[in-house]
Amino acid sequence: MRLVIATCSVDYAGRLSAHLPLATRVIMVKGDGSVLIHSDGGSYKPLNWMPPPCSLEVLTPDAEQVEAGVIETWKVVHHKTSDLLMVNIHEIHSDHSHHLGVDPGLIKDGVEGDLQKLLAEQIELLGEGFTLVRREYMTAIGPVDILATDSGGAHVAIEIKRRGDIDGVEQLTRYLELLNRDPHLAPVSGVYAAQEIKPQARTLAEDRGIRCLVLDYDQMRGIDDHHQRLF
Amino acid sequence: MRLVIATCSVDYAGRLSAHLPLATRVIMVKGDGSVLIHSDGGSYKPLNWMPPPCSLEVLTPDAEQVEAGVIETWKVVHHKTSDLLMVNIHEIHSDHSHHLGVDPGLIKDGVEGDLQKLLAEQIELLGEGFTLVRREYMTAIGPVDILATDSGGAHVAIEIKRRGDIDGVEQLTRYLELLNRDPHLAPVSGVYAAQEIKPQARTLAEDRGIRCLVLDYDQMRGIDDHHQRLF
DNA sequence: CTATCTATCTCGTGC
DNA sequence: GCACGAGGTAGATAG
Repeated sequence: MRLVIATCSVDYAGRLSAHLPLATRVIMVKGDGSVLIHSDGGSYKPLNWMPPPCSLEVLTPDAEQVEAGVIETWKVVHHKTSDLLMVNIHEIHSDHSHHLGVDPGLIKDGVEGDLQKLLAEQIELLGEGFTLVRREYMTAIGPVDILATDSGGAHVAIEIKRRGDIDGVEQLTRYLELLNRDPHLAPVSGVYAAQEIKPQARTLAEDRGIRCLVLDYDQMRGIDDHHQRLF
Repeated sequence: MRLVIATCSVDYAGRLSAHLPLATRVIMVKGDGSVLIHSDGGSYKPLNWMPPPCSLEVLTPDAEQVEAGVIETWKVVHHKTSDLLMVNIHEIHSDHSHHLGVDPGLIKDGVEGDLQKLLAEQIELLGEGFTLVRREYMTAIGPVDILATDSGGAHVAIEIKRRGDIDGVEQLTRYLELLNRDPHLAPVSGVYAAQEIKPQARTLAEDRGIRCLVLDYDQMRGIDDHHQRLF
């Protein structure tokens, strides 16, 4: 890992062309050769970058470039796509290298899969008498998150999202259409379950006779040691 | 902009929970308070991060944390969502700050809009006798990129993409269906124009009687000073 | 391997 | 302000 603070201009040519005018930025060169160029703002996306696998070559500037103030040019070429990143360096303010070692990686908790697992285990959250048929119930157009039966034995298809947007309602609608054509299953009703349901999505869902259910992930998970550790 | 090389563990609690075990990483603290935690691999996405607006507070570790080897804890809180990032620092290997100034920002070239503009100007690329009717021809389900007429005066709807994927064919098919219901326009044929057309998309398009046209952006733009500067 | 889907997506644009 | 769509999307997972 090499970190360089440099005044530079940058050109990228690949799936599109892009140019960064001369300014002072951070250049991060990772162990695998990948390069990120960050400014002092924005979110995590760099201004410009090159993903691995790629290689970096330092070029000596020609007379014209020297005239323009370039002291060296970094040519970064992607091995597969031949995308090209050219970093024209005018001044290096700082340059440090460090050995970091392999990272053990991120452990995530609370994504859609976790919600689905918990709701399958706690299917009674839907109401008394509900029974799980199965998770990931396969159909011709893809898997329904959860298929269950209500207290009367009628089938219920459940679509789960972390954030209940309008597209999830459309997805569930397509599943319901298909499932209701199956005489073994029909009639199948729908439940849209999410940690947060957008008003638009709720309106559309209820207009189509789909029940909305807001899930409390923390409550479903119970008291969480991991979360407590943070405070 | 502050760059720290540190051995640390990280916890994030917000839209999900995430944990990074103890390891040596780069911590980038930007001028707006945002924090990125990078390892020496992967692409441009950090392992963990906090976007602006947020603020960083340095906490003194309690006895238990000191026992575990923590020398300080950085608590980063997002101002709007209250998302929380806790960085437990065990050892700082390097710590440098630099003033970067405001970045002039990225100039892009070669996106779909540029392609559309060029093809409208060079409508003869479709064949002899083609005439532009208009760009962004509005329909009830959205704008058709380009509407033109062929040498016989029949209408042609053109969908433009940088990368010709299957969804673009679907989009054009919907437009064609709609346009062909309009007696003033029918019959309307379709052209799928892109810098690169995936075999699957080509097969589907041609099966539906949609002509495929591969565009050479560089040639359409003519000799390009900007591009030449790169080599 | 490819296809598909999620994402602490980010980022623009139009309303 | 929020909804919508594209992205040099990246990253994970299933077939």
